[in-house]
Amino acid sequence: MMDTNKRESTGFLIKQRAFLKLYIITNIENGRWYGLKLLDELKKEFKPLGFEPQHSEVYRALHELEDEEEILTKGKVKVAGAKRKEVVVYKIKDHEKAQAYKKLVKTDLDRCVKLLQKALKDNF
Amino acid sequence: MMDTNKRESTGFLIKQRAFLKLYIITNIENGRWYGLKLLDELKKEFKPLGFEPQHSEVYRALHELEDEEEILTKGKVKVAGAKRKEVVVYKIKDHEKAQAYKKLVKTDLDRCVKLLQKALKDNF
DNA sequence: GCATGAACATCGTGTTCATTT
DNA sequence: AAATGAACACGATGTTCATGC
Repeated sequence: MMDTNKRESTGFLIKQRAFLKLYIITNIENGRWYGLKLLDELKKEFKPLGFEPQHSEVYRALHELEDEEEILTKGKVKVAGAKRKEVVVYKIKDHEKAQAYKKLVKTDLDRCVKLLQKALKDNF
Repeated sequence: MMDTNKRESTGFLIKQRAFLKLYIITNIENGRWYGLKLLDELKKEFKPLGFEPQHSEVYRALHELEDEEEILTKGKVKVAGAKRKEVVVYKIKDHEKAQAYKKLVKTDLDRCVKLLQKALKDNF
């Protein structure tokens, strides 16, 4: 009976996946990147804050940005710098959708900051 | 062979459980509360920010604060206001541990705020 | 119905394995 | 080894069920 079993979110904090997608879009807006290069960059950025994402999560984010959000397209490119002959690079396919997605995430980030700051105010 | 299979955390954002424990401790410091009453209070507080915790999560937090953190003790109390004859109320058992736990959570909340604000700065 | 608790189900994501270069 | 991807496994938490007032 088309039982659309969608599990409800209680709306706590933003998911890592969305957080990474945001960074990935911004990074790709500024140039060509491929999976592991993005991961390196992200790890370097977040390590001082105790967050170290995994490679699989970056790949999942990339795949979804391509197949579900339809924001990115991929292509293979021969890269001299990389050890591998071919590398999967992404570029923005739909700038409108990219901006729309980023806007959504921004709204949620703002909400999350409020939630955390409220906790700091209420308990300390 | 005592294979301590601890799954690594990548250190993204704070877990709902810890977030709720913090609020529960503070609420109990300020008076007597029982599970569903706490839930009501928390839901009311967070609903404007789109977060609505579930009853089971509050109970799990209470149980862990009693059995694992050993911060709370429980007792049953007959309450006139409630429909039920007896209700499970908690009070602080170890104020030292309570403060220590809150301090830990505060550190993590501060870190999380930084992570989110960094994302806002880096992507917008 | 209110209150508590546990059992069950599932999403998000960490870990491991496979494949290619 | 670097890179990509998928399979597998498990923790966190949402949902449902059981029990007693």
